[in-house]
Amino acid sequence: MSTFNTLAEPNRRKLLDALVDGPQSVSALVGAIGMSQPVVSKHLKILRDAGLVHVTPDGQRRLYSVNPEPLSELDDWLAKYRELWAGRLDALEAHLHNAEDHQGDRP
Amino acid sequence: MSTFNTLAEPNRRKLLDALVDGPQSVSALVGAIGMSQPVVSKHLKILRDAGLVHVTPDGQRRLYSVNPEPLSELDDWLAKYRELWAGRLDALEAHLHNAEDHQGDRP
DNA sequence: TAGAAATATATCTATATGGACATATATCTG
DNA sequence: CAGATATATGTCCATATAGATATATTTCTA
Repeated sequence: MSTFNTLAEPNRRKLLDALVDGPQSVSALVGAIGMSQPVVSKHLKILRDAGLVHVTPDGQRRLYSVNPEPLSELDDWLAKYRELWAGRLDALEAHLHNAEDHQGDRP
Repeated sequence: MSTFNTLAEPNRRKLLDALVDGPQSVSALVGAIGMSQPVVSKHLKILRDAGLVHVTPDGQRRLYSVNPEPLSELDDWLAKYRELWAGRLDALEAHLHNAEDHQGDRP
């Protein structure tokens, strides 16, 4: 799973985080992240190749958005280990319910 | 989160996978993974430093086991993105229920 | 059509890291 | 205590990659 490799870079995770609330142009991302435009474009290419983002041309801009598919696969990978910290599937669901009011609680 | 960095290496994920069903000695892991002992020990050290495994001395052996705490944090990180592919929290719970009979179904 | 604006790409360098190999350390057994 | 066994560590090399810088490409606008 190259998803891990791609997400290993902190700035790429920042880029994803900046996209979680909706599509953004490259220059918006440059402003949000505080890196040079070429570096941002380079990271965006890597995110693209990993299928983690999706591009929509909009005139001379490119609107990037999160493509959640690889993240879903990451979630599936995690499934193997969930019972190790949640004990039971039920406990996980309880945890998810608590996540509705976003508190940093650990069972 | 250095967890991503640590898990970016495929052989380290193999090591974790080999530990999911219970503790294993280094030599058992060497046999399971098919890498040289020094390389396995090196990867185990990285997994240890990332807090992903735990060691219990057992005579001249070391028994390694998964420490799920960082994986739980990874799960929390994923939470931000879940609704992007699950749409609703309820949909996620349904997915988890389906995971009880381990099928590779995607909604 | 000639810039200007937005984005992508190419090149270079420094650094991080995986694996091979040699060796050190610790523990067990005769 | 002397080997044998299990594991860890150190060194070296090849490779991957992040960022800086320069430049190319595309699209908009006067």
